[in-house]
Amino acid sequence: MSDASTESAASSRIAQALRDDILNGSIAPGQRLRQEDIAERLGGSRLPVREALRILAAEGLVQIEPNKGARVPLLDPGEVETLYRMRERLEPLALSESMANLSSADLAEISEIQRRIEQGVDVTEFLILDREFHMASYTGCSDEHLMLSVVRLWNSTQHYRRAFMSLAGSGRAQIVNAEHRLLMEALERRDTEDAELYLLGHIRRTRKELVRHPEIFSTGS
Amino acid sequence: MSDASTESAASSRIAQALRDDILNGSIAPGQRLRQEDIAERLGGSRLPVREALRILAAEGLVQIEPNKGARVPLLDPGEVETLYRMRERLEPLALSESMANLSSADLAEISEIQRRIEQGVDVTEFLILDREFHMASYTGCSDEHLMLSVVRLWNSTQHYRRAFMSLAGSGRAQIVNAEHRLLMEALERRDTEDAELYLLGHIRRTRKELVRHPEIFSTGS
DNA sequence: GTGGCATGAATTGGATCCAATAACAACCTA
DNA sequence: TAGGTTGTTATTGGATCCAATTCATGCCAC
Repeated sequence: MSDASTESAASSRIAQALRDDILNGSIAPGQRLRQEDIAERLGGSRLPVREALRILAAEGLVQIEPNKGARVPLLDPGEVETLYRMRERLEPLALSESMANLSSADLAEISEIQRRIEQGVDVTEFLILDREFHMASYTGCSDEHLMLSVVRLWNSTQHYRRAFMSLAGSGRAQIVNAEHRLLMEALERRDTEDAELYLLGHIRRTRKELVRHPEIFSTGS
Repeated sequence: MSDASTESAASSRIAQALRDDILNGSIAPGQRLRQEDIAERLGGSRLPVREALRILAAEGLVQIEPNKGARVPLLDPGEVETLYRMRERLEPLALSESMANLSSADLAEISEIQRRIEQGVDVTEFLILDREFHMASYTGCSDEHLMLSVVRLWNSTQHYRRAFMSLAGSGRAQIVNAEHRLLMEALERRDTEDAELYLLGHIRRTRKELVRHPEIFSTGS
């Protein structure tokens, strides 16, 4: 997670704090981010806050409008669907680039994460572990550009994934576990082709479920 | 080009000037960008320069290191190859999203651009027109995230495309023209499947040619 | 002569102050 | 009473100044 954008101190620290707040839902889509408030809340002046907002804008976590400030993007169903279609194309590539470099320790790590998911977890925990599961499978992909794009896609869709999980509950847990297990098994067989296919199916099915629940996109505020 | 990152004035203006300089090769990969120099050269203080550098960093045109400043990324062959693999996956998606919204006027525009390419142009002109050709084919894609990613990929690889064209000369022009014509014909037939396939082949062939010329990546300075 | 260390200059990061733009509200007019 | 207009306030954008970090140069010791 600590990529090249690890700034010296204030900018990076503020960006990280805001990133956490946005990803865990403390700051909802559509909500405005006033520079002075953030500066006061997290310490420092408005300048590093501005830099932090730029960093987050680059990650797709906020959008900056000329003289109107920054706000967390509020996406419509079509945008989220396209983001998922992008995931369907890019993540199998990341997985294929990762495959050759995955050590048995990495595979064990992935397996351990999946074990914890199957132990039964609440929504918040599932979101964290599911993300860890997939990111762990991309550990072997050393390309920064590709991984940055993948992280961007996860960041931009995080809120809608949580909204979906919150209403769908754990009913879909069995399907996800089955897909994860198929993916893991392909990874252990070192079968890139199968792994890509399972991953594609996993993301595509999620996309189709998401677009069937437009109520996720109604502004909760 | 005037996307949501159209800042009020100084930041946007400086970013645009730097973007042009980087894309047309005036600023080479590896070259360092000192804030004070830019501020002095383009007018304004160092602050909007810092913002501009953040904007460009988001587009992949510069990379910012903590206390060392900004520089134009110097990519190795492996990175460029991965960027092209990303293009192979994302641009057919952009094309498919665009297809349904392409008007006959758009098709005429594309055809006109290709006509100018075939009239015979120098390397600089070809790079501009080739980019216009592909971007015109994505006109119907209204998704900002997807198009931003596509533009990022083009930006990041622009220098190496120019380096390749400069040494390969116009010998490959016939192949490119044939590929472009096949793509255009598929677009006119409204055949998304064929169009995606031709585009994939076009990008993939270019990637393979690029990686066969490692001399492109030797630091020219 | 070479390696390490310290001191200097150069450059980036941050804070405060001022200007410009936009949102908001109250008021006036039709 | 409704709509437009104008004035005020709040928030963002930009400039200047100061601190911290880094890089380079030169010196000294071995």
